[in-house]
Amino acid sequence: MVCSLKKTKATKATSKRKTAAAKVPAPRRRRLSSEDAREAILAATEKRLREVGPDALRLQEIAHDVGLSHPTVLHHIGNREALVAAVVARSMLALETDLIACFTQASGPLDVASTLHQIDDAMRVRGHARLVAWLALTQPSGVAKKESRLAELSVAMHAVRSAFGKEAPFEDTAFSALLGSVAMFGLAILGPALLEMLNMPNNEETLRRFREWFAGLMMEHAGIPAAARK
Amino acid sequence: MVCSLKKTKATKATSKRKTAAAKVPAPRRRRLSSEDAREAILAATEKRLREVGPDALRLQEIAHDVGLSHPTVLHHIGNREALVAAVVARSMLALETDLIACFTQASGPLDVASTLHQIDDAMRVRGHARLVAWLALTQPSGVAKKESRLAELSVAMHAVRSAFGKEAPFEDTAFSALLGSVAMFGLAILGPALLEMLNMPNNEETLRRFREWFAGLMMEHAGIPAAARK
DNA sequence: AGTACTATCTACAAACTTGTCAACTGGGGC
DNA sequence: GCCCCAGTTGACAAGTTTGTAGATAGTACT
Repeated sequence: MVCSLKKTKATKATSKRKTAAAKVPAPRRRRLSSEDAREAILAATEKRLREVGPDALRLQEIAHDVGLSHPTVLHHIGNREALVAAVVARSMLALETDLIACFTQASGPLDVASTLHQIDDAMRVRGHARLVAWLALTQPSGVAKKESRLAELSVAMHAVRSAFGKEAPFEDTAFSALLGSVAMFGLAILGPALLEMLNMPNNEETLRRFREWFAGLMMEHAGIPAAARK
Repeated sequence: MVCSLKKTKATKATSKRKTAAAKVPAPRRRRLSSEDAREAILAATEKRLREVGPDALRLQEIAHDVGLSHPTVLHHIGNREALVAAVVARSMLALETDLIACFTQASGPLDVASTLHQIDDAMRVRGHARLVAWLALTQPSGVAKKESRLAELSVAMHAVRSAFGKEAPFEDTAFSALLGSVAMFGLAILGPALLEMLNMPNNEETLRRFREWFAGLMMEHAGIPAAARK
């Protein structure tokens, strides 16, 4: 902007006048600790990353969100690339933590509907799915995590269904886990739009009923009797 | 190619020499019809749109793909915004055409597995899912199409299952259509990464078996006897 | 051949973005 | 109260990208 130059000159003139005419409390520059500043910058970047994606991230806008100038952001983070990398790592960690919480907060391994509700809240409402989508689109190799808990989750699922339901090959359980994953992800990204296209009421109630229907479908396929479901 | 600059300079030198010494045939500038140029530009843009998304589209790169200079692109399209809008409209049309073809090319309404294979080819292999994902992320309101054929598809599905399977409320069929949509979309975007995370072989064979498993799950739930399936 | 039309190009302009730098300043330590 | 470290900032630099303008050159038509 052209006005930045004028503003600069005006500010300088003001500070000179202040010294002379004793007026205008100094610009009062806020000073954060290095950790606080870094944390605030990462948080603001994470929010924008979910909204506009990595390509449209602008240092000036992030700095404005935090209440700093963009050179300060660079001072704390290094460069743009490092900022994106740090935020992506941070977000993926938050995603994994939240997803693990989804499974521990249900009333039990048979409470599939409740687990799906939790997952939906994390993925769609809190925006984790958008982050995953941005990542999958911009850096396809950066999504697959070797140390993922998904594998052990499928093993646990198989143990539960072996105890309560019919016997089935492990691949059947793994495919169920895969279906649940892609469905909840797709639902978070396209759910509302697809409800519109299906001429169904586009509201939380419909989404909730779908999740319960989906949970029932999975339990039915696993052969877990309705009496055992929570 | 990087040589565009050098090529330019060389061309100029040649033309100067030509004026001074001999009338060597000029650089021979290719000249497309307005429609051909526009078509080539839109096609190249569509390809890049699927790969890098709307934010990372660069007029210079598109022009290079077509073999033109970027001002020529602007001459034919107007401005960047109009280019993106035109390509998005064009791509959505192609998406709808391809998806309709998926249902007509199966051997019948009960050939769910074959239909899923076709959808997977369109969404994942040919990249339609990436386009939808880019659109959902960058312009959330631009995905829902009122005149979508998805609604009538769900009606047709319900008619088929009523004829061959158990009786069920229409919402059950609509939810099945929704599940199929979000699952195939999610599979196209996250499928390979999720296979890695599940410690499953990340190849076409596994994906094909998953689609057949999924088709079986849907048929089973619809109560269509295995004997009637194709 | 000559002419009109326009697709195409080179060169340039304007705006935006990232990154650097020297100077300013707030706050803790003496 | 004074000093020093480090957080902060305005100004600037370099690169990129979109868009404009004038010139050039194919192509169709007479």
